[in-house]
Amino acid sequence: MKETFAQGGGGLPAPAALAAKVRTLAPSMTRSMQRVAEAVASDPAGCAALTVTGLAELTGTSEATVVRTARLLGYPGYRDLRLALAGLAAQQQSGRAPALTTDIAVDDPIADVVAKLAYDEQQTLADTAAGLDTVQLGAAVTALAAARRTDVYGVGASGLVAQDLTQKLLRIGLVAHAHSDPHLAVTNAVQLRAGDVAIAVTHSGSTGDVIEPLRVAFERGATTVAVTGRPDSPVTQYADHVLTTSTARESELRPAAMSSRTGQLLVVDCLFVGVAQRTYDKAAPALSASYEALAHRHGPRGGTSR
Amino acid sequence: MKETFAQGGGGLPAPAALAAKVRTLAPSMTRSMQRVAEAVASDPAGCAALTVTGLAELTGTSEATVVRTARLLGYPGYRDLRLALAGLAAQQQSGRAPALTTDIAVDDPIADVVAKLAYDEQQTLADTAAGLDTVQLGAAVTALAAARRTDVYGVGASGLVAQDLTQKLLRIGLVAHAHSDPHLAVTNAVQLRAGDVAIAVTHSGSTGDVIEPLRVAFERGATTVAVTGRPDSPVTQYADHVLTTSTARESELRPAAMSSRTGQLLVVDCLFVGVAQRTYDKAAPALSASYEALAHRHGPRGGTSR
DNA sequence: GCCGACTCGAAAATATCTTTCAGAAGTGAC
DNA sequence: GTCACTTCTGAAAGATATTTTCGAGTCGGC
Repeated sequence: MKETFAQGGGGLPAPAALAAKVRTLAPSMTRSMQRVAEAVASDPAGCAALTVTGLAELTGTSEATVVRTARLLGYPGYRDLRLALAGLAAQQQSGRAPALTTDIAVDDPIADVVAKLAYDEQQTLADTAAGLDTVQLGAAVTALAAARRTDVYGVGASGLVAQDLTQKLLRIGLVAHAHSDPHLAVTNAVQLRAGDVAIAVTHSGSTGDVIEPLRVAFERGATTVAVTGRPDSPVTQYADHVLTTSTARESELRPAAMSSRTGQLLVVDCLFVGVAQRTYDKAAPALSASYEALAHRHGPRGGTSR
Repeated sequence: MKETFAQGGGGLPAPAALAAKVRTLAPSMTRSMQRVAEAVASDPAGCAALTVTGLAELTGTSEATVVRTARLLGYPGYRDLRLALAGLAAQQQSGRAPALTTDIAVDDPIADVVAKLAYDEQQTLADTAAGLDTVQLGAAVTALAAARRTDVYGVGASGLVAQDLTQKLLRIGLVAHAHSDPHLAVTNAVQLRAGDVAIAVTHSGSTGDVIEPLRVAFERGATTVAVTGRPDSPVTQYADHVLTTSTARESELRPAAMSSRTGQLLVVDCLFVGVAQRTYDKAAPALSASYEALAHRHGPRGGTSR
């Protein structure tokens, strides 16, 4: 058994250098071998899908010749050449990725839509993570962990983010409420006092329905946090801690509500994990408890399913 | 002789999607198969250099198990898995950073938490995008665009995703409802008929409260769609189209509910954009209309804030 | 025109992959 | 706890693919 991966002097053939090798060695090849080499160089992906016999037929040669060519290119046999070919194909494939920067067009095929959306959301995550002020985040976490109760405000798409945060906090035993009704939000905000936490989620930072309850909470002495894409927007006036989310560029087919959500959720997750860490002794049992409670609702079948 | 390279229908899994598939399918694998899958995922390059027998020995299993695993991952046999592995290895080699694969610990500083969470969610996005069946997605979009009405089911964290989708669809003039109350969901599902669409969102695919309404809708002749992380779970029995989301590995401080959400939302966004494309003439005015309507609610201050 | 070296492919030999089948291990019912 | 049942697993047989062997064909030199 060797199946070595020695890389010393002449070593194992480089994956990318294959095209070069073909050109270099072509002159010293016999006619049949050249045909094989050419096929391999011109369509790595296609050839990777072929067996020895297939490639032999394609090039009008024999299996023996294919193997000989593989040897000449520096591989122990055709099998290894084929693997290298697959690698090369994959590289070429992924190489032509950067067409993603374009905006989503009305006539984009569905596969492009998926790729572009995924790419954009990844970008948003990276940007948000990079731009997040960990000091502010830490302060917000500290406040949350110690809070008597927490209110979260958000309307529209941000309302769902608010609910997501609330669900999570409840899950680790905190007292949290999400409000998307502006009136109720204000009504409840009046109840807050020092030691409580109020969180406003709004992408624009200018959503009156969310600013108002935060203002009330702020004036009541609660610790206030704003999760917004605009660090200079009105909502920050009443926020003790501002957590900034980044946004991908928007467009007609990709409204702000869509791209902002991704960043907001990352922030929310960070808050959650941060709090869970600080209150680990309480959080850990609570987490497993809620997990177990749910297990019953998951189908008659056991965990592994079928 | 076929050795096909058809890519149309279910197609061969792309090398990039492999890591995603492993994570997605791992839970439904048997112990031995999981060992193989793990070996494959953790060292693609190394495994690509091994024969069936070699990999079987390495993982302490048999050749049969290795082949079975390859099949489960969507390849005709080990040979093809091996080729994909070689491709993946090449991509990793040339491509971007391997990663901070560590799990989140209780004593991680907050900055690490942010970085790890962001990385994991990016990973989930990439995996989901890579593993998403665009044919199924396209079919779902077509059904949605033509639907008389659409019902979306989801409870818990997935309920928020269901609401998110509903909000978006409403915004472009479709008739959509989200149901998180299981009773109401079933009650409403009875109203559905051919030409309507029912969508179930559930990570585990085993959530009875969500399966039940989908079953009813299915039996009523509606077009049914499942958004799930388990392509072999009970929910898919009643789904005309299955959209699979990938999940990052989970842990105590990062429950499944958290990581699944990211992938689900990507799928939802894709559905939305897809439908918006198909119904562009109606959707475009509806989008700007709802945008304008919102502008009024953005603070007493002008649109641009501050 | 004959010789020798080289090229090439058919078919045998080997390695690798796939399938089958029966025992092992786990699961649920009673 | 025990039994019946299903599911999982690996050994070995069977099928493919790859490598080697070997002799026929080709070309250039003398």
